[in-house]
Amino acid sequence: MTTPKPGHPVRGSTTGRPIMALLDLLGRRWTLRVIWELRDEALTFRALRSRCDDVSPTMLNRRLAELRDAGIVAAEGGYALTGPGLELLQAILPLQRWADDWAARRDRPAAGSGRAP
Amino acid sequence: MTTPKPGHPVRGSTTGRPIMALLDLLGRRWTLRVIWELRDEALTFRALRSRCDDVSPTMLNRRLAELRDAGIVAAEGGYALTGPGLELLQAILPLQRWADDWAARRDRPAAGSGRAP
DNA sequence: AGCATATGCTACGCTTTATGTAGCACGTCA
DNA sequence: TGACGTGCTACATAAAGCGTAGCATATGCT
Repeated sequence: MTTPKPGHPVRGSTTGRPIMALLDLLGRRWTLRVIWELRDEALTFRALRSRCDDVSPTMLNRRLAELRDAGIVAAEGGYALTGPGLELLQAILPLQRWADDWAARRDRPAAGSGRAP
Repeated sequence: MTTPKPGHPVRGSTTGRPIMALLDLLGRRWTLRVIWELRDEALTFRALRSRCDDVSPTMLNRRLAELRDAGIVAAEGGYALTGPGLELLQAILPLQRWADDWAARRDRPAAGSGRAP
């Protein structure tokens, strides 16, 4: 499969709008996870694989190729986020907070954040 | 397929950590896109479908079920983001800016943000 | 009433994507 | 030499996604 690129049609959008290319890229399995696992250190292929619950090397390699292609990840003595990759990470980090709130909300529901009936 | 939930094992992680459930949920095709398309107005099923480049109704319905299940989307006279859904959107909105920078970077590469050769 | 149109949604057959296991070629260090 | 770790690929199987068709209900019009 091809790596989504801004300025080109992608799966689900022919406009070439950059955001569509990005949503296509991030909406692939393991992509978000890989970025997440690289959040605070470079990892070798196998270390990364084990952090990602032993994803098949086929997939990991494909995702890494896409992420390198997009300039999000670099492979210089292990895999690490690039400058732009770190910027992208900034948008992903708050998800942890949201997820924790999500879990709390499920434990004691209907507590303010839900919609009124 | 089942909707990922915090506190339960999900695809690619058995720990039940909320962030893993969220990354599983968002890493499915069309999920990010649906949230994105609902960013500033409620849409009917068919309107949403047409915004998503005529995604198959099978998929849209499945994703909507997952998003409703997760409390991100509500279906009251069309589909719309809930309170938590809007909070989640806040993490996704900056992606547009990132994507635009991405596109600009590709137009004139090696301009500071790339890695040095 | 009769008819057109719009809605949300499901069935079903086919294609694309992901998974799991095995293993290769290379490098390092004893 | 041989035991290990590395990044990566092949290939068969399973899962997810896709496209088209169409149903049941609701609303509005004449």
